[in-house]
Amino acid sequence: MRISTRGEYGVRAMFDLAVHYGQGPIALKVIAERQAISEHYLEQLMGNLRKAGLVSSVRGAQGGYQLASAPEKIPVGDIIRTLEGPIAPMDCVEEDASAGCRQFERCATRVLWERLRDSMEQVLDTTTLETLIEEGMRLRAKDDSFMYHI
Amino acid sequence: MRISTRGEYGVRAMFDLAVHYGQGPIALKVIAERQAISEHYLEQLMGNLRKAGLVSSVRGAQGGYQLASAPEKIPVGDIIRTLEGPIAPMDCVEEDASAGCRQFERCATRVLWERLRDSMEQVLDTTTLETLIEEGMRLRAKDDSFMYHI
DNA sequence: CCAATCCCGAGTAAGTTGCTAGGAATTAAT
DNA sequence: ATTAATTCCTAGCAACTTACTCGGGATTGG
Repeated sequence: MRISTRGEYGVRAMFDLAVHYGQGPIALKVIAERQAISEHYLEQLMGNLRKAGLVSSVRGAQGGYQLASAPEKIPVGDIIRTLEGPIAPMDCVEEDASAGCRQFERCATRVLWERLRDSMEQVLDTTTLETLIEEGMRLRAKDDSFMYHI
Repeated sequence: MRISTRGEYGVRAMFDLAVHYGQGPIALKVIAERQAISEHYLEQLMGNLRKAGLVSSVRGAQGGYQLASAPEKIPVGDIIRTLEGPIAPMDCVEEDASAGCRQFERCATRVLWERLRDSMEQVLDTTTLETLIEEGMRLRAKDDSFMYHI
């Protein structure tokens, strides 16, 4: 039941872009350094996020990445779905649901996995990048050594 | 963010034992057949569940496994923790928390993972095997072809 | 032009998953 | 006492996933 580094790094990188939202494109190299993530690896993740329409990129010198929309418009769930696949503890309760389980509506444990999925989605879809920034500020207020990276 | 077959099979097997609670030990072979799970593989899972004190076993002919306590005393969370490890979307928010993240209290995204963990635990710890049986009965009422296995 | 930067596909070592194989120990039934 | 049924234990393994690295091509500001 772990999120892999794809989701973790993705959220961290997007949070970084959110903190610097409106300041023009930010080079991959900068994000990777600030967040202590392998540059080449992050590149792949950013490629996926771009294809999913969550970030836009500017090529060439002085280029980089920026959020495709404002931080309050980007739920963490969108990032996770892009990099980790559907949010579901089990294949049989994916949203499109087509996959597999022949017992379908009649399975007793299925109800459990549906509830688990719903509670996970509730958290991830109601938390936006803006939410994370606000909460980061609150942490910062309590502790001045607060850091945005890691 | 998937639960592996360990957790899935474990819950199914425990549900099976719950349905037959109070009827004496049930042979692994029977559970495995009813739930369509590889016998040898399930054996390993049952070994873990026994060591964790969730089931008791009777060796020798006519032996088998039974729940160590009543279905309403066994939350699904206990089964999952035994077979899948701590319920936490990220290492840094495991309950004992010792592991790793040096930024600890100051990390903005950490709050997110904590909330996700809490919502997952809430579902898994408030759902017991008895809950699953009750919900199974409700499904059965609607659809007479309801099956306990799978 | 050229340096910075994004874009893309291939390769890969280490770890995880979902089993299988084989046999030792225990016990009820005969 | 023997046998058959059953749990217990360890080892092995093929396929898959993860978390990268490598090498180069395409694009663009200065």
